[in-house]
Amino acid sequence: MQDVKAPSENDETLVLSAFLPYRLSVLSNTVSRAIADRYQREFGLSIWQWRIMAVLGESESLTASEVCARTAMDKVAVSRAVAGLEADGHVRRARDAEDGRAARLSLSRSGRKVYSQIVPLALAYEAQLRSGLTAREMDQLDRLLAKLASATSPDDALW
Amino acid sequence: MQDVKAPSENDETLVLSAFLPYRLSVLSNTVSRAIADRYQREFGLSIWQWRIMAVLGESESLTASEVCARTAMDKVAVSRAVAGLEADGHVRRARDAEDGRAARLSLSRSGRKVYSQIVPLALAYEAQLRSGLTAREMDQLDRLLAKLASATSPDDALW
DNA sequence: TTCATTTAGTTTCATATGTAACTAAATTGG
DNA sequence: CCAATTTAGTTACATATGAAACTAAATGAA
Repeated sequence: MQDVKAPSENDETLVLSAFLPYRLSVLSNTVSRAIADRYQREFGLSIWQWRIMAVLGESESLTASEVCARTAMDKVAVSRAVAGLEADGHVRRARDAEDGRAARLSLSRSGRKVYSQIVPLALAYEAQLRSGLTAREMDQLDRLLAKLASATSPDDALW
Repeated sequence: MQDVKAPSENDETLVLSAFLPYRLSVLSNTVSRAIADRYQREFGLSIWQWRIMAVLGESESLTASEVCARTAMDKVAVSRAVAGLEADGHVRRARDAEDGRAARLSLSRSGRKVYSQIVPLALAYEAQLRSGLTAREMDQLDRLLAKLASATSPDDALW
């Protein structure tokens, strides 16, 4: 009978390497870093700029607020990233006819071109990331992430 | 027969909200933010400081390099966070007898006290995060995260 | 109307972070 | 033993980020 140390924590101790928030953070940062480096190098885009292009690629046009809502970015980050995208000619800004404060943002021709180049890369990276998983595991992953997300979202003040 | 839109992307299109790197990033940031706010408010600790305390709590003492290896932080971040912890009296620094460049870091009495207060909070938060999951799902999650991590780690230059 | 409040988005400022340069000690080759 | 190189950790600088203040337009109440 051996006195084997448990591989993950029980209620008494905390092992950082097994701690879910830590593992999520390290994983997410590694992934984001890999993507950021490549998009920066090949397209001169930050992660934030790419996120915005991604949602603009899904719609005809969006206001900055709509971009905020769809990218989980705050309005300052959106403002800055859009300024860069506009300067690079990837995004056009048009005054909104109905609301003089808002701007309608859309991909320019050049933006669409970059977008169409990045999408396959992004999907390939995602595929590589999931490549060790069976179809079943991919479904599980999607479900589990959704559950975790819902465990954080509304009211994280209770603990 | 309906023409239902698929909930996640196929090989042609990219839907940001279903894109794994995006979902990981949003989830991880939400979690980290919640933790960071609380530890800052209640203990005056940054996430990085807390991470260091967490690994120091697991050992008698560590050098800064060892802390780097165990926290996935770079040496500059460790240096800065340790400076703060030392200033607050939570961490002691002792010259390493064998290597005059290295410092042996350990939790002070005050550091141990803070540590013992945080650990239950951290575990409670993790429990809340996992609360929607069955025991089986928790195991799956651990396995899936490990697989994803291994899909990123060594050679993310190939895609 | 007209004044007060809200909303969209930008700018400012203070802080955080990453990269590169640096200091000091240890190691290695001769 | 001594110079050259590597390693541990810190400092400096440039950039990124977040919070709060701000501008301008829209809404709402009187």
